[in-house]
Amino acid sequence: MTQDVKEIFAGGAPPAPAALAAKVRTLAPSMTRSMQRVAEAVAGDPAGCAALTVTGLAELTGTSEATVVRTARLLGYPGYRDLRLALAGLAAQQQSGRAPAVTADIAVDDPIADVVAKLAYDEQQTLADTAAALDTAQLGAAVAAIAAARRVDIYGVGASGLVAQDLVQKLMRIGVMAHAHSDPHLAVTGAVQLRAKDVAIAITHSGSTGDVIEPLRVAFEHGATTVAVTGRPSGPVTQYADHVLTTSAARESELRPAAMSSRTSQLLVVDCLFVGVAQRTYETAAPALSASYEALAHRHSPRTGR
Amino acid sequence: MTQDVKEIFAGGAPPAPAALAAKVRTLAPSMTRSMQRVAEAVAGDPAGCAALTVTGLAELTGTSEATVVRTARLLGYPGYRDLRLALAGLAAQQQSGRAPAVTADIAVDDPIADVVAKLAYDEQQTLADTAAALDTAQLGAAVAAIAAARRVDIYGVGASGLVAQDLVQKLMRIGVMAHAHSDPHLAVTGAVQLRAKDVAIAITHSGSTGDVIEPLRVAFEHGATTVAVTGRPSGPVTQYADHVLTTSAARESELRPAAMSSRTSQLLVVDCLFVGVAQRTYETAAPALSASYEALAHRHSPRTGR
DNA sequence: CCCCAAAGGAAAATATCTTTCATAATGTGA
DNA sequence: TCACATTATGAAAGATATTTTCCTTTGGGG
Repeated sequence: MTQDVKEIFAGGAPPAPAALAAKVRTLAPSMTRSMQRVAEAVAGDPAGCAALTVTGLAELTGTSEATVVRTARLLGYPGYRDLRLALAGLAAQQQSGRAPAVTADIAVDDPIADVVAKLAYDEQQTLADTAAALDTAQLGAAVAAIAAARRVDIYGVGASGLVAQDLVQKLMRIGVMAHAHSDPHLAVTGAVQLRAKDVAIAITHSGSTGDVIEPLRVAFEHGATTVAVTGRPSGPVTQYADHVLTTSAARESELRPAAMSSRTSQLLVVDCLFVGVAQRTYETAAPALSASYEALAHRHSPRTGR
Repeated sequence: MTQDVKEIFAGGAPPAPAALAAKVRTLAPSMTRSMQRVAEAVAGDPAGCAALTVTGLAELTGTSEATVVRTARLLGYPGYRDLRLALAGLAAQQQSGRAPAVTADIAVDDPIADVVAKLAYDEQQTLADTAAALDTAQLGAAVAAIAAARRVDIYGVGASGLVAQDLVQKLMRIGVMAHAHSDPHLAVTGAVQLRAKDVAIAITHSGSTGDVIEPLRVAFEHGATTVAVTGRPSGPVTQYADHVLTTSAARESELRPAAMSSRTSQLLVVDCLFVGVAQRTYETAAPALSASYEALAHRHSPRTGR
């Protein structure tokens, strides 16, 4: 027990219990081929892998012990031994629990009802993965920075641009000066004016969208606190990010574009940021919140009561 | 290998999964004092012991490694390693049995980790509700109309405006001429030009947003097929809607504004529309889809392969 | 009081995990 | 296209953990 406590406090990142499949999905893109093979085996058959030794798993996946250990590390465990323990736990859980739901891909001839069910399931999965993989320390730091900020600039293009706007809408409502930029030139122009105590947030699934990285770099170099919301924690964008918030994306396919689950994931992160900031600035945020709450309630349901 | 052989000769008993506590009680009488201490520790705190190494457990119980191994054997495992694995499984089971407890409302002083869990849970709930309540007949009709449309106009303001834009981004990608309007005047101007075979979609959670209803009315009166995506299927907006798609919203509160879950719900509906249309227009949509899929894949992960 | 047998532990032997380092594969820029 | 830089990978050395061996201790009978 003592060890547990010490480890948690010392390591900072406690190893995941059942959020393993989530981590695999989240981190798979940033893995090398060999490591992906290992991760796949592990996610596919936790019980089977738990019975294997490093050497066994290495042979099974056609890799080396070193690669297995590297994969375990990437998944957040100190080494293979601990991954194996988590695997045993996972196996026990899913044996006692229910069978994993069907996760078939969406086909061209799926009836519409199936499409609804599959999309809903996928997005739920994405949410669970994101929540499990989100680093609350980083999130807390980002929240603190935003709450104390004089001004917040947010960069995002394409689908991420909409997420950026969503965050702006929310922050504005609680009195935080936030601006969304989708035009890279204007974004850089704005970034130049940022200083310490200002915050810049880049939202990019790929982590390598130049139009978004550039303004973040400028903001970073001007001393602003920078935050990256990305699905690739090892991507270029994190180079200029003080705090990295990792979004996860379920596997994608032709009829299920990446934009879909990455958007869901990004929105959850953004919501967390918002609620976090609202908590921190509750004194000032509360009036604004209830005001819009009241306004909406009054406008939308004048007679149905609640 | 040596282990296997011995195991087989020893009795062939497969290691116990969760019936560990029972085994301890059963076998305790036939144990020596030191072994009882070990068994006790193991049964008392599976999670804690799973984190310990043989040496650790030996020290904790004031015994030696050899005794720990002997105890493990007596409990039916080939060695301590396997006992430890079973322990990890047991711990995971116990933990998963514990209540989720995330159904509570978000409080001002909730730690950030709780916020994440609660938000994720809520949004998952919203998705499930929406999927369950969605009328697939209406959805199918809306999809058919969009797939056959010459042009699609989408109205939404505030948070719903972002959802409208999201749908536009997606539809554009598969070659559907879609436009989002957040300016009510321009929306009406555009609506005037719509005729039969065109589609107008209004997105409003409240179902009573005048700025969105007005253009939908105009479109309706000009003979366009009209769709309403709303959380109030009895609200004013449905008056002018040929097809109504109902979104659901989980309960809201001060720190959890309605915009959050309604947005999640709306996005799911919008995703379903998109996938439905993509299916129907697969011949023309497929090239566009794979093109953007490829483009993204190439641009974002030049080396991670598949 | 001495001897025996069971219990328990120290340390050697073995298996397992981790790290290091050299090599191969891959992308990059001229 | 080729040389170069970078990264990924596996073989083997090194470190830990587990198991076994064997010896010491303890607690009763003769």
